[in-house]
Amino acid sequence: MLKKERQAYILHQVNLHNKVLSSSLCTEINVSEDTIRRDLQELAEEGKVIKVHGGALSHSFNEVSFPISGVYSQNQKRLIAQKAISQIQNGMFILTSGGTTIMELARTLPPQLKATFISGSIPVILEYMHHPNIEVILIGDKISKNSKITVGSEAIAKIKQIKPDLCFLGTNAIDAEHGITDNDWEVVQLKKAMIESSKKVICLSIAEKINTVQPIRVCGLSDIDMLITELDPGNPLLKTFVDAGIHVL
Amino acid sequence: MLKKERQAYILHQVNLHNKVLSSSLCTEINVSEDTIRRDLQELAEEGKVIKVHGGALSHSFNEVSFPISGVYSQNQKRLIAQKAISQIQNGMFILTSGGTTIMELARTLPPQLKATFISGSIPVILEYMHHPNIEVILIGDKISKNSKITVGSEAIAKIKQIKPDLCFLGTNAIDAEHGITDNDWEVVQLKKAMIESSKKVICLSIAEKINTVQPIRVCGLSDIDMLITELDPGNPLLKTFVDAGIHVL
DNA sequence: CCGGTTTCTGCGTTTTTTTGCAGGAATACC
DNA sequence: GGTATTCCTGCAAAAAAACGCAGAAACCGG
Repeated sequence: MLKKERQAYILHQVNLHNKVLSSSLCTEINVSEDTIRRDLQELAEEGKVIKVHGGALSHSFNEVSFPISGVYSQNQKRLIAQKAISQIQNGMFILTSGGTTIMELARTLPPQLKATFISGSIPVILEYMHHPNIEVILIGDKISKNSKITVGSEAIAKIKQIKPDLCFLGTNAIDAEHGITDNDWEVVQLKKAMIESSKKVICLSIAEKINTVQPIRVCGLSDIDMLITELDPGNPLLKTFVDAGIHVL
Repeated sequence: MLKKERQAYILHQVNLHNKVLSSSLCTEINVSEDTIRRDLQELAEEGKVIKVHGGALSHSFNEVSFPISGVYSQNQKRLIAQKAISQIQNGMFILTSGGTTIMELARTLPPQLKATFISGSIPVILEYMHHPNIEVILIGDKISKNSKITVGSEAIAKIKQIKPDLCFLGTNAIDAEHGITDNDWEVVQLKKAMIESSKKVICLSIAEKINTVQPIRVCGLSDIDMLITELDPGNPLLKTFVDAGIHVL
């Protein structure tokens, strides 16, 4: 096999699978590992692959894992935020959890909107406070420094006292079988109370979190009224949720 | 699995869920915990994640701070804060109001101090949250955007339920004849409740505010246990307060 | 066709990287 | 204050890379 031919094959494999292992290549092409290494080195010098210990990666692979500025997947989250805002009407009482998706929602709220927002998340509350026309109700209790949210029985009791029109829930993981799950016990308690109190529960989730599971269960799909993702509602990934009777936006 | 690949996966998980546990990662990827730790360490050195005991956090969600540029009379306030800190002992429950003097106090707290701080002021709470060893209890209710503090009957009711060891009161105006006065009706209601609940009330005030009066009365001098200013306790300006039986520091 | 040169390839050795493990130290949690 | 994780350090084994070298193939000018 010619050298050029070999390198073309390697390049093809890299672009196809986003990664190659020197060990597997040398058995595939039946050459020594040194030869593969030399080929990878040449291709790396030409900038066609990224050489790493044990093989090589495609260039696109590395771009994905470099979130350059600010919030991860900000564009998707902004799209979700805009869809969510379409559900808000003037005068509503809206309960929200914490998380970066909700942050994006808070930042995106139109200035003329008049509504009352309730939350226990400090970063989210800060965003709400910047808005000219919305009332902000803060749920008080002990602050969890990790999640920057108030947690505890007082907070839960307070949530149970209110009956908001909407509840926006930022999700950590949602799955057709296991419903919404999370990894922080205290946060889960809060979310349960929020779901119970609210007339309508809207779940915000980026597509990546769909069909992922975390250790602690928040609620089943039947407790959710609406699911908002950055995807088109007709996307096959969302079919199970539509079938479960959830309004997908 | 390649090392880069693994790190990309970890980074992905961190950005997706805002946090990861070393223990769960090592079972997911099937490598030893040491490897995960080393990966997290590398990623942390590159500034891509924030390494913490037991795992790592996303960088994006973790920066909450209030712009506090150009605080008025910061040096005097720092002196006041240091005097105030001398009154704090480990394990105390401490209720504080809002205001820039209290902010300075919050910022000056020694890192090893273990105590519980209670407040309804958002900027002050943010400062408390940065401290490693103090518990933070947030008083919830409607947020006043002007004073960035929670106000209302719920907040007052909550204050009345607690019995803190100390109450640090940032003052707007204090006068030998009229006692403490303020200009925000809602804030005054809160401060009244705070004074009533607390075993010991310590009033922090820069000298400029001494012998000034605001429209709404908070309390008389007899309700105050201690007054802290940046002045020497023997200063003639403070004599009337000493005469009134207040411990001046 | 032929000798000389260059390029390519494979092999053995050395060096580096990576990974897991054991212990003691540090830290968090109760 | 005591227990249980978690962390760090050094170390050793395995994998991979780098290096030098030699044989083989290709190339080239005469």
